[in-house]
Formats: sequence, structure tokens, C-alpha cells
Amino acid sequence: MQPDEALSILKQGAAQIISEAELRQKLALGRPLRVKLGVDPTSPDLHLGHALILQKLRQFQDLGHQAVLIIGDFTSMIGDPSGRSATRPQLSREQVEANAETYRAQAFKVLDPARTQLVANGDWFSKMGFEEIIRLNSMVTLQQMLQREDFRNRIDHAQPIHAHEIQYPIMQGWDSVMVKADVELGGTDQLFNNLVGRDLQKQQGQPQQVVLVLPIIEGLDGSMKMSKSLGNYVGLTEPASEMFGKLMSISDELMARYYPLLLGQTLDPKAHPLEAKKHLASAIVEKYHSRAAAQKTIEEWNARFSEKRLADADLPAFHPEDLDLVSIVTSAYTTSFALTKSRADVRRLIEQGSVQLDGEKLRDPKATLQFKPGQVLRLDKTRAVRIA
RNA sequence: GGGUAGGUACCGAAGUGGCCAAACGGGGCGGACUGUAAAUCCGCUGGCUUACGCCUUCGUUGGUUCGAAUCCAACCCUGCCCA
Repeated sequence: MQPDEALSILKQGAAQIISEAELRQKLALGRPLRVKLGVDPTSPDLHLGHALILQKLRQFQDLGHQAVLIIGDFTSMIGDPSGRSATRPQLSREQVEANAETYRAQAFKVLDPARTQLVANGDWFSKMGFEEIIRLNSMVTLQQMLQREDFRNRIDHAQPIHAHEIQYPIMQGWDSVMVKADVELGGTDQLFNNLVGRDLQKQQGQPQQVVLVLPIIEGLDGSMKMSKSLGNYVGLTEPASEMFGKLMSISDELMARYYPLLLGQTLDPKAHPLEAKKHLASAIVEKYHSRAAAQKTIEEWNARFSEKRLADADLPAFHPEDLDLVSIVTSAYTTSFALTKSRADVRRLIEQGSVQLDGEKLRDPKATLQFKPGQVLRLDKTRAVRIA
């Protein structure tokens, strides 16, 4: 493939490339490029935001390049200050290890294992002595580090910036040196960190990596970046129905922004928003589950929510053991959905008409009732069980 | 090291001896309306309890008091200014 052709594919969806000319040059080298992506295993789940970048990496792979996936086991114990208005909690080694394990598995939902080199940056950082750390620090200036927006904001808002946090970009940059990256991918919030990689490579006499950043995807709430800790994410390993449901609940506005990002398509302004959203949701389900799963999920959803045929839906079976409604609903949450609700919380749901039996609101928390097998007990907007 | 301002529930922010489980705003949850959209309206938002009430919570620990988020002491943490 001609460099220009490859370039035009790789450019798609990129927010910024530093620089395009350099990328073209590297593509013209005629050898597989080493394309670096660092992920910090800060939570056990990868979500659509990660997937966006993994897919770009996959594109490189499909063009014959080598992915270098760095599990930031060491850096995640520092905590990336990117996009943060406060210091990240530092994770324990055990947490990081466990998360890293799940990351590997999930990343290969998107990546081609044959062209992926997996490394952990603890491999080099954990062996560094203090002397080396000092030398590393001497390669950048404090002013450079404080230039970044996150830090500026914190200074403006009189928020603390801990000394360890300014190590983060330095470490991420050093990763680039260690893996001899030709290209580094990231979200736009990573631009600063990525550029530090270029600086350090230059210092070490290496060719500088090209930085390709992708837009960061907003979370389901439509304002904050998608992240596990904000709870506004769609996880790659979530059940099809969860994925679908979450995507159906986004605003039309957000859908228009998701279309190009997740589907690589622009949203037809004439399309009916509901249908367009179903299309989006099922396309995502298809990508991470299967066509059959997407088909099944959409039918299920139509029956359950469009046609209000809750009774026909495939609901978890639940056998009520208790007599009073509060206890029954509480244990339904626990056994069928692994959710812990306080009894007060459940009582509120009942009093406010959320809990329904075959469509009838059960508003009396004190009620003791007899259920018949097959009846549908609705708990809240999205959750219901079938009495066994 | 010195000076000074602070640390309140998910977040922001009131409260400065009893009427404080703690105003108000945001967020979240539920209801109505809808397309699991937006906007709007209404309700709820520490735990246990049918309820009376009880328990835990206002940086930490001790103290004063009949009674403390509020007063006192020590300690921990943070911002800003100075060195």
C-alpha cells in the first residue's frame, strides 16, 4: 500500500497528528512501525472510550504495523493527572495486577494478538534507582510540566498538585524511549504526555515518535469524559442488554456525537432519532458480541419497552422467600441484579410507585402479598423479575 | 520556619451551643409526560423502624457542657503570602 493511502486511512477520526508529514515519512520507510499505546489498569473494565483508541491501533495492525501495548502497572500507582481536578488515588500493587490481567483479555477483543507486543512499564521503572530517577527528572523543567492545562487549572483553583504527579508525564515519555516508539496513540487529553515522549526521545538521540490523538469520548451523561469512576461508561464485556439499554438512554445530542466516533458515520439529520439510536446501539452490540446477539437484543427491547410487553420479556426468575414487600424487593435486587439497596431506599421506590406487579403499582411497603409464578415484578425503570 | 485562610453529606456551599441527619444549588433516584431523548412539573436523596424513636455522620483524638458541626486543647491535612 502506498504511504498516502495508508495515511488517509489512519487520519480518519484523528483529532490531531503531530505531525502528519512525519507520519507520512515513517509510513514510507517500508517497515512495520512500532505503535505504542499505554493503558493504565486503574479499573477492571475497558470501555468504549478505550475501544476507540484500540481500534485505531488495530487499523495500524491491519496495515502491517506492530502494536506495542504498554500496561502501565507502574504508572497507575502514580495516577495520571490528565483531566483531573484532583489527585488520583494511588492503587495498590495487588489491585493493579488484577486489573492488568483483565485488561489483557479485553484488549484482544479488538487487537490482533499476532501483531501485539505486550509489555508492562514496571519492567523498567521498578528497577530504577534513585540516581536514575533524578537523572530522568533533570531532562525536563518544572515550567514545562506546569504548562499543562490540568495543572494550570489546579493552580487557578487553589487545588494541590503533588510532586509525584508531575512525574507522570515524564514516566509516560520514558516509556516511549524504552519501547522505541515510532508512533504513540492516545486521547486528546494525553497530548501533553505524548509530547514529553518526543522530547525525551530527542534527548536520547532517538527518532521522535509521531503523536496521533483521538477525540476523547464523552460519557453517557454527555458532559464528562467516559470513565469507570464516573459511572458513565459502556464496558466492553457488559451483557448485550446492558450495552443496548445504556446506549438507548443517551440524549439525541450525544448520539449525534457518538455516531462519527463510534460508527465512523455521520448521523443523517432526517433519520428518526429513535431508530437512529437503535441502529447505533445494535451496531455496538454486534461489534462486541455478535450479530445474533444484536438481533435478539433489539427484539427483546422492542417488546419490552416499545410495546410494553414486559410479560414476554426474558426476565430473571426470582423466587420470593419473604412475606413483606420491602424484603422481597430488596432480595430481588440482591439475587437477580447483584445490587445492594438499603431497605429505606426500597421503601422509597415502593412509595413512589416504581415497584409494580403485572403493571399494578404496589405502593404499600407494609403489604404482604401472595405471588403467583409467572407474574412480573417490576423493580424500577430498567429492572424486573419473573416470579418463579 | 513565620503569617494567614480553610477541612461539613456524591460535588459545590450554608450553618458558628439545643428548633441539625444538617439550609440551598448541582448530581443521582422515583413518578407524570415521552422515544429508557430533550424540556417541564412533582416527590425522594445516611442507616434501622409501620410508627414513637434509636443509631452512625460535619478532618482526627480528647475535653467543657444537661446538650457540640458549632466552645477548648492537641494532632493530621490543604491553599495563599513571606522566608
